[in-house]
Amino acid sequence: MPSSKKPKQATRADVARLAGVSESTVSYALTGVRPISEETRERIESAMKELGYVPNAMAQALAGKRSGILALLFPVGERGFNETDFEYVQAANEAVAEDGYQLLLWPNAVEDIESLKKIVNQGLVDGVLLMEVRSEDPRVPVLIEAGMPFCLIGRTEDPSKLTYVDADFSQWGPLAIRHLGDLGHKQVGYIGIADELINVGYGPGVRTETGLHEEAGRAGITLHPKHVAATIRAGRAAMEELLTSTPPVTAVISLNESAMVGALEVLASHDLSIPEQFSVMSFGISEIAANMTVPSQTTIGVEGKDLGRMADQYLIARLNGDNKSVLQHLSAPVFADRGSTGPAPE
Amino acid sequence: MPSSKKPKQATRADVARLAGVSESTVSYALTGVRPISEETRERIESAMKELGYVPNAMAQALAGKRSGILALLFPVGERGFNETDFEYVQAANEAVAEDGYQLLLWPNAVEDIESLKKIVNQGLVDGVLLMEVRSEDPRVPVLIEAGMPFCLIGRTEDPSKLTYVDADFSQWGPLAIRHLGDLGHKQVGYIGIADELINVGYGPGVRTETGLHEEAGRAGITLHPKHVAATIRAGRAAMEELLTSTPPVTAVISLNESAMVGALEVLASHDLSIPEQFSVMSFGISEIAANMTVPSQTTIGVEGKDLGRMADQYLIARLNGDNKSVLQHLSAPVFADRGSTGPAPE
DNA sequence: CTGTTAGCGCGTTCAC
DNA sequence: GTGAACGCGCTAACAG
Repeated sequence: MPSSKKPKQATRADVARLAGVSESTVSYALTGVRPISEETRERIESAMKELGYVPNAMAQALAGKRSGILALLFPVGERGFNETDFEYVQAANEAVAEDGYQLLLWPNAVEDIESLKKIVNQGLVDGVLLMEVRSEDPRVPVLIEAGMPFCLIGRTEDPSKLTYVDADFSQWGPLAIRHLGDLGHKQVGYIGIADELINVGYGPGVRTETGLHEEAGRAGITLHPKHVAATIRAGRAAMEELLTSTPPVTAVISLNESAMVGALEVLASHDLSIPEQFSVMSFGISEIAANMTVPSQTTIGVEGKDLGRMADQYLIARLNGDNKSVLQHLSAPVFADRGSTGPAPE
Repeated sequence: MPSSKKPKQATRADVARLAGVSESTVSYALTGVRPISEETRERIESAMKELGYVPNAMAQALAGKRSGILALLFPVGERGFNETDFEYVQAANEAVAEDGYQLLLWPNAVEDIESLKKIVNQGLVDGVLLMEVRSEDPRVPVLIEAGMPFCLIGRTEDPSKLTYVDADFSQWGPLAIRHLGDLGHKQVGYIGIADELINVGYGPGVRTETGLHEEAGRAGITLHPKHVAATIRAGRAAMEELLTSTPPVTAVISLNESAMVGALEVLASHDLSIPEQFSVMSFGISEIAANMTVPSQTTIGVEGKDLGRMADQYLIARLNGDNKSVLQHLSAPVFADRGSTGPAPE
């Protein structure tokens, strides 16, 4: 019967005693920083096994310079957080583990910079990955001042001096417009995010929309933009409005996952079959979300796994002392045709 | 211009020097374990402010007994993880913060017990919260052996000696059956999770289904169970089959979010209007998910916030030395009527 | 190849 | 009311 009292974990001293060597030799056997004879190494290793020795993370971090822990600032409150975000987390976690680090997820809000200050000055983590990056992100100056290495997943307004990975939103619009243009569409609806978000400079919204307008202009396509809240109801209303325009809109693009659900609902209630009579496509939604609706949606988005993985690599590079090279990456858009777009009707 | 070199964080010694007191006095001013004169306390506090002093977490944990960090074992790979899970995380995070702890999310897989062993023996965290609990969860014995306080969000096969919070799945089925029974339904379809999950004793699946069958028996309702993979395609097939049964099924209950999407698709293609000609309801899906489909779904589920919050309270109680009281909680089901059920058609 | 020693920053016991 | 001193477990010079 297992005792329920906290068993004192074996320390380096215990291992040294059992193996009949000095404490530092145990350390060196562990880190391999110094040559150890085959024989003593084996004695030490069996001693460690026998005692179930695990180095104390705190002591290790206190004495050495690194804790082996990376934090992922992952504000969960925000706008609900979607599945795509989660791909970053998984990918980052895997990559970090492969590099011998532990990943801590810090769910604090973006605004909670007091906590952040404490956190980064506590000496708990070696580096930080940021998600939900804002145009003017208050966390960035805190990190810089603390001398804490970090990598953004996203971008600030002016990220020229920062380390980041992000989707190349500027390409999304042109890609979509060209696709629909090739299919003969001339009047295209756009269901975007709420005006407030655009006004505060929410990067993905602004950058995507800019590219959309530019390419539409070039292609001679009329864009009908609707900025609505991320709700089904708002999406319904937007779609109803779009259907009243003349000349008639024959396709719609969305950057608003929830609103699109409402839009599809309206299209169905008007007996407009997709893609024969109407084309739809969405930006930046996960494969799961794209297949969740009826019908499945053709999408343009980003490969989340790549981003998480690359963010980790960049951060590790900084930790390894690379302070000069420019580490910035924009991930190319991924087009996934799920059959929700077709030739423009007559 | 901010230097990019790592500024050495102020230590207790720095504060002591600036305030003109001894180091231990600084500590006592911080912990309040010992009476400090108003005057020196102020000198110390202003010194801390001036230096931006933050106690080093590592040193604190090394010297003291506690790190002030709780870990949430949160396997992300699993079955994709859904929004409901995320409510736990948010709630747990808030609660933990209020109690003065930091929450670490550990995304390691359930099977990865080697990492877990290291983690819990590293002395990094004071206690652990577990999600995605299995019937025979390999993490539990590891935690017990390590003497690490923990609280399950979920249950094992025999949780009698453990600390846990969970949804009371046994009530879900009866609640649903009674609701549909009151509406006059006699033939009810059930779209459950894959057989493999049931066979390995996946708690929510097993417990929910047991209650479902029992109450159906009592109420004289015939249940038509389909255990299918969590895919839209599988849901379509299941629904098509259900529609061929005689006497005809007039309602369907789902514990399979993805499959339900396919099922709704089939109902729409058969021009069966909901709730007039057919009733549907789902177990355990988030409000967002329930409103994402067309039509929105009536659901029976759990209040995720309560669970996360309570799990934290239980764990803190254990940390504070409460080792005798039984800390176990089953959360009552929440019924949310979104209009997708109606009287059974003639 | 291996042992000795000095910190890392802070909790805490023991003195005044 | 305040200081001094030791130790937590480990890394990293410094000595052989």
